[in-house]
Amino acid sequence: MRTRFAPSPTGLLHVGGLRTALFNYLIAKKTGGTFILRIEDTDQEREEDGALENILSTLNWAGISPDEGVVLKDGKITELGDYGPYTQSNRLDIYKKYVKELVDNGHAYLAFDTKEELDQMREQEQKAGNPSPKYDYSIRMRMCNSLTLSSDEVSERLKKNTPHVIRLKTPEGRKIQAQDIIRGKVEFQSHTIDDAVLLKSDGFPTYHLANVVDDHLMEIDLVIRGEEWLPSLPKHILLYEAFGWKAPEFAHVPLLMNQGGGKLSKRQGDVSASIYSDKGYLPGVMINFLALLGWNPGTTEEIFTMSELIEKFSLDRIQKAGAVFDTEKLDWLQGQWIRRMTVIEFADLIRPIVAEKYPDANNDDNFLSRAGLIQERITFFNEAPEMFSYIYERPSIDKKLIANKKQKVTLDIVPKILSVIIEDLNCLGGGELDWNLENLKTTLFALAESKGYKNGQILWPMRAILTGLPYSPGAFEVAEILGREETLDRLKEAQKAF
RNA sequence: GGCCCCAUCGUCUAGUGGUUAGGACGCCAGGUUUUCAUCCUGGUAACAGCGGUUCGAUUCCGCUUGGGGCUACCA
Repeated sequence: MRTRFAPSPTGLLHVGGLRTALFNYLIAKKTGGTFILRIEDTDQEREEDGALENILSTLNWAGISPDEGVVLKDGKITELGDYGPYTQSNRLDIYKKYVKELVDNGHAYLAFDTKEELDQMREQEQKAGNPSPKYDYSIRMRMCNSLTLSSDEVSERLKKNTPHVIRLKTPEGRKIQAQDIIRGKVEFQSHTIDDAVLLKSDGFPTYHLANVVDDHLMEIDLVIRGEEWLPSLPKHILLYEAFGWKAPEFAHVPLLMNQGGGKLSKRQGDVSASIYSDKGYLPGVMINFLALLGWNPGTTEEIFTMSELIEKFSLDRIQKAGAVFDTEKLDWLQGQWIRRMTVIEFADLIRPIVAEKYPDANNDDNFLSRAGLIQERITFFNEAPEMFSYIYERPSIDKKLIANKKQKVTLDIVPKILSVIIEDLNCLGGGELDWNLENLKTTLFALAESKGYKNGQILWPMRAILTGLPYSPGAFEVAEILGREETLDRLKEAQKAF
């Protein structure tokens, strides 16, 4: 199947847009087809600098690379494929040619009304009791267009370059039926549809025209787009009919919503997909999360890689109702993904981040085992440097931290505890017993038992002194990682402070 | 207002004409003989309402309510 994602470069790529792109991508890949990226830059006023770059780089980050259309190649924006150009502003002649065809065969007409005249008409209609005035079959006969003007008057105006638009001539009294893969049959009455502008006075097409012409010319089989397009579906159906073209299949996916309800919008949080890459979420996590918003595999499985999604995704398991974009589960997913990595993958990812703060990490031969200790403890990679702090830097002695009510550690017993710990640890690593996790455990548990301390009374202060952190891997792990000499040094140093 | 779409725990969702309405996130409690995290166990919590159809509806139909979208020479 040939599917497409067709964003407008009017801002940063929205998470909802990313999800739509994902669904299109998954279907293309599942069917061994082609995923196309087309740029719908037909609104010159709303276009924003950098938006196109953001769309492409975000898709690229997410692992959704277009097979055709506007693509990123060696960091440069270029076009690929035989159906180009894929940027609508470069297709203006095409739209003009096709819209002329519509005018010639009577499915469209020229309209010369000014903005003021349109406003005036709407106002008058409302006063007259028409609650929803639109440029429709009854009103168009009172307006200034090629249906009401004589052909001489029309050519006169054209000669004078009078600004005008081209409108679709919506047929009267028609029932317009369409099939939506997600919603089934949807039906509209033609009298509720106004004569949509197809070509604007600046010569640019509107979405309605450009979208239909391009989907046809680019041989798109299936259009997956947001539900906000459902109300304009009849216009598109009418256009396909007017051209005599076979319409593609449609799937209008439910919208992503704000926590408080309403279409997900900027005002209420982070809706730009690139914010999530900036925050350190893994691209796979974002994809996994977005796929599960409005779709489920029918099993209780929840962790999916892109290739698993390609295998399992199907349109018939997409929800009809909108889904609240609630990122609590996103954090959980990130944790799950981190825990499912191999230690090597994990270490490779965090090493550069840790090294930014602690350059020693770059030549740390034990980095892998050290990374392993925090793999289950972090959700975001930017938490890593702090968790490595005690390894590359000796922490200062923090008596407030060392004293711990719950562990029954009071400052007055710390010196005694320290001296017995040091005494016993001295016997490790030098002689027959190696300095390793197992022996550290045996020794320290035996110590607690023989001297009548609770485990926590030995281990809490030891860990607090060694790391200077409220939370960290356990005392044994830390002592093993630091090594005999460093561990004993730190403990002796602490002794002096008491 | 008009047109269109939708409706199961707080959130994401499974589900069937007869189920103790299932799972996940979150939250709470307990456990994993030191903290934190992980992990494990348990708990909390839902079929919007009203009418039909039916022996029986959360499920099918209708209405109401509620939510959402669209209603531009924006997409």
